[in-house]
Amino acid sequence: MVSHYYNTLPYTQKHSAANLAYASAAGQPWNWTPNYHTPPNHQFLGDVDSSHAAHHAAAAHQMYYNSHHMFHSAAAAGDWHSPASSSAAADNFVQNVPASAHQLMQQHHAHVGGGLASAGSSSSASSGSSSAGGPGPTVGGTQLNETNSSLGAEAPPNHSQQQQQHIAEGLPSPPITVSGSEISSPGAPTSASSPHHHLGHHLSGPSGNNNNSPSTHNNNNSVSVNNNNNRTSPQKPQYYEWMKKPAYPAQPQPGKTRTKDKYRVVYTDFQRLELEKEYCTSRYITIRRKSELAQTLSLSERQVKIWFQNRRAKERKQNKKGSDPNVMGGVQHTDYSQLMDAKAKLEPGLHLPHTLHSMNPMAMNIPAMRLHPHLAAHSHSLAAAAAHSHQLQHSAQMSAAAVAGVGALSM
DNA sequence: TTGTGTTTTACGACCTCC
DNA sequence: GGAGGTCGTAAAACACAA
Repeated sequence: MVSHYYNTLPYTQKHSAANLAYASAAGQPWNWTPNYHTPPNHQFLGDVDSSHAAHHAAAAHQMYYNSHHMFHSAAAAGDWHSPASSSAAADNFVQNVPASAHQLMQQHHAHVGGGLASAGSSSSASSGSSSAGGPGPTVGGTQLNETNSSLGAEAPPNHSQQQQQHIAEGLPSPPITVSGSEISSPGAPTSASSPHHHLGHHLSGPSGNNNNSPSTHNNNNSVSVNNNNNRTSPQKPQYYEWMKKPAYPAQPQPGKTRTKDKYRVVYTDFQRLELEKEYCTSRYITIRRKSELAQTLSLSERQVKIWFQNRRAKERKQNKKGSDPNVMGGVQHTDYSQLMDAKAKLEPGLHLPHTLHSMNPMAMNIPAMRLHPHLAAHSHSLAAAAAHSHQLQHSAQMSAAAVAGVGALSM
Protein backbone atom coordinates (compact mmCIF):
# COMPACT_ATOMS: atom_id res chain seq x y z
CA MET A 1 0.00 0.00 0.00
CA VAL A 2 0.93 3.56 -0.28
CA SER A 3 1.43 5.85 2.53
CA HIS A 4 -1.49 7.99 3.38
CA TYR A 5 0.15 10.92 4.87
CA TYR A 6 -2.37 13.39 3.93
CA ASN A 7 -3.02 14.60 7.28
CA THR A 8 -4.88 17.80 7.59
CA LEU A 9 -3.83 18.89 10.98
CA PRO A 10 -0.16 19.20 10.52
CA TYR A 11 -0.81 21.79 7.99
CA THR A 12 -2.85 23.85 10.26
CA GLN A 13 -0.32 23.80 12.98
CA LYS A 14 2.95 23.49 11.34
CA HIS A 15 3.82 27.10 11.72
CA SER A 16 3.79 27.01 15.38
CA ALA A 17 5.91 23.97 15.21
CA ALA A 18 8.24 25.78 12.99
CA ASN A 19 8.74 28.41 15.57
CA LEU A 20 9.98 25.96 18.00
CA ALA A 21 13.53 25.97 18.87
CA TYR A 22 13.12 22.32 18.97
CA ALA A 23 16.25 20.76 17.91
CA SER A 24 19.07 22.85 17.03
CA ALA A 25 17.33 25.34 14.96
CA ALA A 26 19.34 27.96 16.71
CA GLY A 27 22.43 25.92 16.52
CA GLN A 28 21.97 24.79 20.05
CA PRO A 29 21.79 21.10 20.07
CA TRP A 30 21.19 19.46 23.30
CA ASN A 31 24.20 17.71 24.33
CA TRP A 32 22.94 16.43 27.53
CA THR A 33 22.68 13.00 26.17
CA PRO A 34 26.00 11.52 26.99
CA ASN A 35 25.08 11.56 30.60
CA TYR A 36 22.32 9.18 30.39
CA HIS A 37 22.92 6.68 27.78
CA THR A 38 20.62 4.10 28.92
CA PRO A 39 20.34 0.50 28.29
CA PRO A 40 17.76 0.04 25.66
CA ASN A 41 16.77 -3.15 27.21
CA HIS A 42 13.90 -1.44 28.83
CA GLN A 43 11.92 -2.12 25.82
CA PHE A 44 11.34 -5.43 27.33
CA LEU A 45 10.23 -3.81 30.44
CA GLY A 46 7.19 -2.80 28.71
CA ASP A 47 6.09 -6.32 28.79
CA VAL A 48 7.27 -6.93 32.23
CA ASP A 49 5.84 -3.77 33.39
CA SER A 50 2.51 -4.32 31.91
CA SER A 51 2.22 -7.73 33.37
CA HIS A 52 3.51 -6.45 36.60
CA ALA A 53 1.47 -3.45 37.29
CA ALA A 54 -1.10 -3.57 34.65
CA HIS A 55 -3.90 -2.84 37.01
CA HIS A 56 -2.75 0.50 38.18
CA ALA A 57 -0.38 1.48 35.49
CA ALA A 58 -3.01 2.21 32.93
CA ALA A 59 -4.83 4.65 35.09
CA ALA A 60 -1.65 6.18 36.29
CA HIS A 61 -0.42 6.73 32.82
CA GLN A 62 -3.60 8.12 31.60
CA MET A 63 -3.68 10.60 34.35
CA TYR A 64 -0.08 11.27 33.90
CA TYR A 65 -0.35 12.21 30.35
CA ASN A 66 -3.14 14.53 30.88
CA SER A 67 -1.40 16.39 33.56
CA HIS A 68 0.99 18.52 31.62
CA HIS A 69 3.77 17.08 33.55
CA MET A 70 6.89 18.93 32.93
CA PHE A 71 8.85 15.82 32.93
CA HIS A 72 8.04 12.31 33.31
CA SER A 73 6.75 10.95 36.41
CA ALA A 74 7.80 7.65 37.62
CA ALA A 75 5.01 6.08 35.77
CA ALA A 76 7.04 6.61 32.71
CA ALA A 77 10.46 6.83 34.09
CA GLY A 78 9.95 3.72 35.95
CA ASP A 79 9.57 1.77 32.85
CA TRP A 80 13.15 0.95 32.81
CA HIS A 81 14.59 2.37 35.93
CA SER A 82 18.01 1.24 36.60
CA PRO A 83 19.15 0.42 40.05
CA ALA A 84 21.84 2.94 39.53
CA SER A 85 19.32 5.69 39.86
CA SER A 86 19.88 8.05 42.67
CA SER A 87 18.82 11.42 43.87
CA ALA A 88 22.16 12.78 42.87
CA ALA A 89 21.61 11.45 39.48
CA ALA A 90 18.24 13.02 39.50
CA ASP A 91 19.83 16.28 40.24
CA ASN A 92 22.04 15.82 37.36
CA PHE A 93 19.11 15.12 35.26
CA VAL A 94 17.55 18.41 35.92
CA GLN A 95 20.64 20.00 34.76
CA ASN A 96 20.56 17.97 31.71
CA VAL A 97 17.20 18.98 30.61
CA PRO A 98 17.57 19.91 27.02
CA ALA A 99 17.15 23.47 26.12
CA SER A 100 14.87 22.64 23.31
CA ALA A 101 12.65 20.77 25.67
CA HIS A 102 12.57 23.79 27.79
CA GLN A 103 11.56 25.94 24.93
CA LEU A 104 9.10 23.43 23.80
CA MET A 105 7.59 23.47 27.17
CA GLN A 106 7.49 27.16 27.41
CA GLN A 107 5.92 27.49 24.09
CA HIS A 108 3.65 24.70 24.74
CA HIS A 109 2.43 26.21 27.91
CA ALA A 110 2.22 29.58 26.41
CA HIS A 111 0.18 28.11 23.71
CA VAL A 112 -2.00 26.30 26.06
CA GLY A 113 -2.52 29.29 28.21
CA GLY A 114 -3.19 31.48 25.29
CA GLY A 115 -5.37 28.98 23.67
CA LEU A 116 -7.39 28.48 26.70
CA ALA A 117 -7.66 32.10 27.38
CA SER A 118 -8.72 32.88 23.93
CA ALA A 119 -10.87 29.90 23.53
CA GLY A 120 -13.87 31.97 24.20
CA SER A 121 -12.90 34.78 21.97
CA SER A 122 -11.53 34.90 18.54
CA SER A 123 -10.59 31.33 18.48
CA SER A 124 -13.94 30.22 19.55
CA ALA A 125 -13.89 28.12 16.51
CA SER A 126 -11.45 25.93 18.20
CA SER A 127 -13.90 24.98 20.79
CA GLY A 128 -17.14 25.74 19.25
CA SER A 129 -16.84 24.07 15.97
CA SER A 130 -15.61 20.93 17.36
CA SER A 131 -18.62 19.05 16.35
CA ALA A 132 -18.30 20.34 12.90
CA GLY A 133 -14.75 19.30 12.78
CA GLY A 134 -15.45 15.78 12.91
CA PRO A 135 -17.48 12.97 13.72
CA GLY A 136 -15.89 13.45 16.90
CA PRO A 137 -18.36 13.05 19.52
CA THR A 138 -15.41 13.23 21.67
CA VAL A 139 -14.80 16.74 21.35
CA GLY A 140 -15.47 17.52 24.54
CA GLY A 141 -16.24 14.41 25.67
CA THR A 142 -14.93 11.01 25.45
CA GLN A 143 -11.35 11.67 25.93
CA LEU A 144 -11.94 14.04 28.68
CA ASN A 145 -14.31 11.89 30.45
CA GLU A 146 -11.91 9.09 30.33
CA THR A 147 -9.30 11.31 31.68
CA ASN A 148 -11.48 12.42 34.44
CA SER A 149 -12.38 9.00 35.41
CA SER A 150 -8.80 8.07 35.74
CA LEU A 151 -8.08 11.21 37.58
CA GLY A 152 -10.81 10.60 39.91
CA ALA A 153 -12.83 13.40 41.32
CA GLU A 154 -9.85 15.43 42.15
CA ALA A 155 -9.90 17.57 39.13
CA PRO A 156 -12.49 20.22 39.20
CA PRO A 157 -14.73 20.27 36.21
CA ASN A 158 -13.11 23.43 35.15
CA HIS A 159 -9.77 21.89 35.02
CA SER A 160 -11.07 18.97 33.21
CA GLN A 161 -12.47 21.05 30.48
CA GLN A 162 -9.44 23.13 30.20
CA GLN A 163 -7.30 20.17 30.23
CA GLN A 164 -9.21 18.60 27.52
CA GLN A 165 -9.17 21.71 25.58
CA HIS A 166 -5.50 21.83 25.91
CA ILE A 167 -5.21 18.42 24.50
CA ALA A 168 -7.51 19.31 21.76
CA GLU A 169 -5.50 22.27 20.76
CA GLY A 170 -2.19 20.76 21.21
CA LEU A 171 -2.92 17.59 19.58
CA PRO A 172 -2.91 17.31 16.08
CA SER A 173 -1.69 15.21 13.63
CA PRO A 174 -3.84 12.37 13.14
CA PRO A 175 -2.32 9.11 12.72
CA ILE A 176 -1.53 8.71 9.26
CA THR A 177 0.84 6.21 8.54
CA VAL A 178 0.14 3.45 6.28
CA SER A 179 3.35 2.70 4.71
CA GLY A 180 4.16 0.80 1.68
CA SER A 181 5.36 -2.39 3.16
CA GLU A 182 4.01 -2.18 6.59
CA ILE A 183 1.05 -0.59 8.08
CA SER A 184 1.76 1.49 10.99
CA SER A 185 -0.34 0.41 13.72
CA PRO A 186 -2.73 3.09 13.81
CA GLY A 187 -2.33 2.65 17.29
CA ALA A 188 -3.33 5.97 16.98
CA PRO A 189 -6.84 6.08 17.78
CA THR A 190 -8.66 6.83 14.70
CA SER A 191 -11.82 6.06 16.39
CA ALA A 192 -14.15 8.51 17.92
CA SER A 193 -12.30 8.44 21.14
CA SER A 194 -9.21 9.71 19.56
CA PRO A 195 -8.00 13.02 20.82
CA HIS A 196 -7.84 13.92 17.24
CA HIS A 197 -11.40 14.48 17.15
CA HIS A 198 -10.87 17.23 19.51
CA LEU A 199 -8.84 18.71 16.87
CA GLY A 200 -11.63 18.32 14.57
CA HIS A 201 -12.74 21.62 15.85
CA HIS A 202 -9.80 23.14 14.22
CA LEU A 203 -11.05 22.04 10.96
CA SER A 204 -13.78 23.71 9.21
CA GLY A 205 -13.91 20.95 6.73
CA PRO A 206 -16.27 18.14 7.06
CA SER A 207 -13.51 15.72 6.58
CA GLY A 208 -12.71 15.62 10.19
CA ASN A 209 -9.97 13.34 11.10
CA ASN A 210 -8.62 11.16 8.47
CA ASN A 211 -9.64 12.81 5.39
CA ASN A 212 -6.42 13.46 3.74
CA SER A 213 -7.55 15.16 0.69
CA PRO A 214 -5.93 18.42 -0.14
CA SER A 215 -9.24 20.06 -0.08
CA THR A 216 -9.25 19.52 3.57
CA HIS A 217 -6.13 21.52 3.89
CA ASN A 218 -7.73 24.36 2.21
CA ASN A 219 -10.63 24.29 4.47
CA ASN A 220 -8.52 24.56 7.48
CA ASN A 221 -6.84 27.75 6.80
CA SER A 222 -8.90 30.08 8.81
CA VAL A 223 -8.81 28.03 11.86
CA SER A 224 -5.14 27.51 11.72
CA VAL A 225 -4.63 31.16 12.08
CA ASN A 226 -6.40 31.26 15.33
CA ASN A 227 -4.63 28.29 16.47
CA ASN A 228 -1.30 29.72 15.75
CA ASN A 229 -2.08 33.00 17.23
CA ASN A 230 -2.79 31.29 20.40
CA ARG A 231 0.52 29.69 20.36
CA THR A 232 3.87 31.15 20.08
CA SER A 233 4.30 34.48 18.54
CA PRO A 234 3.80 33.85 14.91
CA GLN A 235 6.39 35.62 12.94
CA LYS A 236 5.08 34.60 9.68
CA PRO A 237 1.88 34.96 7.87
CA GLN A 238 -0.40 32.22 8.81
CA TYR A 239 -1.22 31.32 5.31
CA TYR A 240 0.87 29.88 2.66
CA GLU A 241 0.17 29.50 -0.93
CA TRP A 242 0.57 25.84 -0.73
CA MET A 243 -2.29 25.76 1.64
CA LYS A 244 -4.51 26.81 -1.13
CA LYS A 245 -3.09 24.50 -3.64
CA PRO A 246 -3.48 20.86 -3.90
CA ALA A 247 0.09 20.27 -3.10
CA TYR A 248 -0.49 16.61 -3.08
CA PRO A 249 -2.61 14.35 -5.06
CA ALA A 250 -6.02 13.95 -3.68
CA GLN A 251 -5.20 10.39 -3.02
CA PRO A 252 -1.98 8.63 -3.16
CA GLN A 253 -1.77 6.34 -6.01
CA PRO A 254 -1.61 2.83 -4.89
CA GLY A 255 1.54 1.12 -5.87
CA LYS A 256 3.63 4.17 -5.81
CA THR A 257 6.72 4.01 -3.82
CA ARG A 258 6.97 6.06 -0.79
CA THR A 259 9.65 8.16 -2.28
CA LYS A 260 7.29 9.29 -4.91
CA ASP A 261 4.55 10.14 -2.57
CA LYS A 262 6.83 11.05 0.17
CA TYR A 263 5.23 13.27 2.50
CA ARG A 264 5.78 14.06 6.07
CA VAL A 265 3.68 15.68 8.61
CA VAL A 266 4.91 18.18 11.06
CA TYR A 267 4.23 17.20 14.55
CA THR A 268 2.69 19.76 16.76
CA ASP A 269 4.25 21.40 19.72
CA PHE A 270 2.32 19.21 22.01
CA GLN A 271 3.29 16.07 20.26
CA ARG A 272 6.90 16.95 20.17
CA LEU A 273 6.89 18.15 23.68
CA GLU A 274 5.45 14.92 24.91
CA LEU A 275 7.85 12.95 22.81
CA GLU A 276 10.74 14.95 24.07
CA LYS A 277 9.62 14.50 27.58
CA GLU A 278 9.41 10.83 27.08
CA TYR A 279 12.79 10.91 25.52
CA CYS A 280 14.11 12.77 28.49
CA THR A 281 12.89 9.96 30.57
CA SER A 282 14.42 7.36 28.46
CA ARG A 283 16.05 7.22 25.13
CA TYR A 284 14.30 3.99 24.46
CA ILE A 285 10.63 3.76 24.80
CA THR A 286 8.93 0.75 26.16
CA ILE A 287 6.30 -1.07 24.27
CA ARG A 288 3.68 -0.02 26.67
CA ARG A 289 4.77 3.55 26.80
CA LYS A 290 4.90 3.64 23.09
CA SER A 291 1.38 2.48 22.90
CA GLU A 292 0.23 4.95 25.45
CA LEU A 293 2.08 7.77 23.90
CA ALA A 294 0.77 6.93 20.51
CA GLN A 295 -2.72 7.01 21.81
CA THR A 296 -2.22 10.14 23.76
CA LEU A 297 -0.66 11.97 20.89
CA SER A 298 -2.80 10.45 18.26
CA LEU A 299 0.15 9.08 16.49
CA SER A 300 0.68 5.59 15.39
CA GLU A 301 2.99 3.45 17.38
CA ARG A 302 5.14 3.30 14.35
CA GLN A 303 5.41 7.03 14.31
CA VAL A 304 6.41 7.07 17.92
CA LYS A 305 8.95 4.39 17.32
CA ILE A 306 10.41 6.15 14.36
CA TRP A 307 10.45 9.41 16.20
CA PHE A 308 12.56 7.84 18.87
CA GLN A 309 14.81 6.33 16.31
CA ASN A 310 15.26 9.63 14.63
CA ARG A 311 15.73 11.32 17.91
CA ARG A 312 18.50 8.97 18.85
CA ALA A 313 20.04 9.45 15.48
CA LYS A 314 19.94 13.13 16.01
CA GLU A 315 21.59 12.75 19.33
CA ARG A 316 24.29 10.58 17.91
CA LYS A 317 24.84 13.06 15.21
CA GLN A 318 25.19 15.83 17.72
CA ASN A 319 27.50 13.78 19.81
CA LYS A 320 29.66 13.23 16.82
CA LYS A 321 29.98 16.88 16.31
CA GLY A 322 30.68 17.27 19.95
CA SER A 323 32.38 20.55 19.55
CA ASP A 324 29.68 22.91 20.49
CA PRO A 325 31.30 25.68 22.49
CA ASN A 326 28.08 26.27 24.31
CA VAL A 327 28.07 22.83 25.62
CA MET A 328 29.94 21.77 28.67
CA GLY A 329 30.12 18.14 29.23
CA GLY A 330 27.14 17.58 27.13
CA VAL A 331 25.03 19.98 29.06
CA GLN A 332 23.81 23.36 28.23
CA HIS A 333 24.03 24.94 31.56
CA THR A 334 22.58 28.19 30.55
CA ASP A 335 19.16 26.74 30.32
CA TYR A 336 18.84 25.28 33.71
CA SER A 337 17.72 28.26 35.59
CA GLN A 338 15.34 29.20 32.89
CA LEU A 339 13.97 25.79 32.82
CA MET A 340 13.43 25.63 36.48
CA ASP A 341 11.96 29.07 36.61
CA ALA A 342 9.59 28.29 33.89
CA LYS A 343 8.82 25.02 35.44
CA ALA A 344 8.03 26.55 38.77
CA LYS A 345 5.97 29.19 37.18
CA LEU A 346 4.06 27.06 34.82
CA GLU A 347 3.65 24.01 36.84
CA PRO A 348 3.64 24.85 40.48
CA GLY A 349 1.89 21.63 41.10
CA LEU A 350 4.81 19.62 40.01
CA HIS A 351 7.05 19.45 42.95
CA LEU A 352 10.69 19.37 42.37
CA PRO A 353 11.35 16.32 44.40
CA HIS A 354 8.80 14.50 42.47
CA THR A 355 10.18 15.60 39.23
CA LEU A 356 13.67 14.78 40.18
CA HIS A 357 12.61 11.48 41.33
CA SER A 358 11.11 10.74 38.04
CA MET A 359 14.07 11.86 36.16
CA ASN A 360 16.46 9.36 37.47
CA PRO A 361 17.06 7.41 34.35
CA MET A 362 18.25 10.32 32.48
CA ALA A 363 20.16 11.63 35.34
CA MET A 364 22.35 8.68 35.66
CA ASN A 365 25.86 9.42 34.78
CA ILE A 366 26.24 6.32 32.87
CA PRO A 367 29.24 6.54 30.66
CA ALA A 368 28.35 7.10 27.12
CA MET A 369 27.94 3.60 26.08
CA ARG A 370 25.84 2.07 23.52
CA LEU A 371 24.44 -1.18 24.45
CA HIS A 372 22.60 -3.11 21.97
CA PRO A 373 19.06 -3.31 23.08
CA HIS A 374 19.35 -6.98 23.57
CA LEU A 375 22.56 -6.97 25.47
CA ALA A 376 21.17 -5.41 28.52
CA ALA A 377 17.93 -7.23 28.43
CA HIS A 378 18.70 -9.35 31.41
CA SER A 379 18.73 -6.38 33.67
CA HIS A 380 15.17 -5.55 32.96
CA SER A 381 13.61 -7.43 35.80
CA LEU A 382 15.29 -5.29 38.36
CA ALA A 383 14.45 -2.19 36.48
CA ALA A 384 10.93 -3.38 36.14
CA ALA A 385 10.65 -3.75 39.84
CA ALA A 386 11.85 -0.23 40.26
CA ALA A 387 9.42 0.90 37.68
CA HIS A 388 6.65 -0.76 39.52
CA SER A 389 7.45 0.89 42.78
CA HIS A 390 7.84 4.20 41.08
CA GLN A 391 4.51 3.88 39.51
CA LEU A 392 2.91 3.14 42.77
CA GLN A 393 4.54 6.12 44.32
CA HIS A 394 3.68 8.48 41.63
CA SER A 395 0.23 7.48 40.77
CA ALA A 396 -0.85 9.35 43.81
CA GLN A 397 1.50 12.20 43.31
CA MET A 398 0.56 12.70 39.79
CA SER A 399 -3.08 13.03 40.52
CA ALA A 400 -2.33 16.02 42.64
CA ALA A 401 0.24 17.31 40.28
CA ALA A 402 -2.08 16.93 37.38
CA VAL A 403 -4.73 19.00 39.01
CA ALA A 404 -2.33 21.67 40.04
CA GLY A 405 -0.59 21.64 36.75
CA VAL A 406 -3.73 21.98 34.78
CA GLY A 407 -4.86 24.69 37.03
CA ALA A 408 -1.67 26.57 36.46
CA LEU A 409 -2.02 26.19 32.78
CA SER A 410 -5.46 27.54 32.80
CA MET A 411 -4.36 30.78 34.31
C1' DT B 1 11.74 36.83 -3.40
C1' DT B 2 14.88 33.39 -3.88
C1' DG B 3 18.58 30.36 -3.06
C1' DT B 4 20.75 27.59 0.25
C1' DG B 5 21.52 25.10 4.39
C1' DT B 6 19.45 22.68 8.33
C1' DT B 7 16.02 20.09 10.69
C1' DT B 8 12.31 16.97 10.82
C1' DT B 9 9.48 12.87 9.32
C1' DA B 10 9.65 8.59 7.11
C1' DC B 11 11.42 4.72 4.90
C1' DG B 12 14.50 0.75 3.21
C1' DA B 13 18.36 -2.13 4.06
C1' DC B 14 20.48 -4.77 7.17
C1' DC B 15 21.47 -6.43 11.83
C1' DT B 16 20.51 -8.96 16.34
C1' DC B 17 17.61 -11.27 19.41
C1' DC B 18 13.79 -14.19 20.88
C1' DG C 1 9.48 -14.69 11.22
C1' DG C 2 8.68 -10.66 13.74
C1' DA C 3 10.17 -7.21 16.75
C1' DG C 4 13.16 -3.44 17.36
C1' DG C 5 17.81 -1.53 16.67
C1' DT C 6 21.20 1.50 13.63
C1' DC C 7 22.57 3.64 9.39
C1' DG C 8 21.86 6.13 5.32
C1' DT C 9 18.93 8.78 2.71
C1' DA C 10 14.76 11.21 0.53
C1' DA C 11 11.98 14.92 0.75
C1' DA C 12 9.05 18.24 3.21
C1' DA C 13 9.31 21.99 6.34
C1' DC C 14 11.73 25.58 7.93
C1' DA C 15 15.35 29.41 8.82
C1' DC C 16 17.98 32.77 7.08
C1' DA C 17 21.12 35.41 4.33
C1' DA C 18 21.59 37.88 0.05
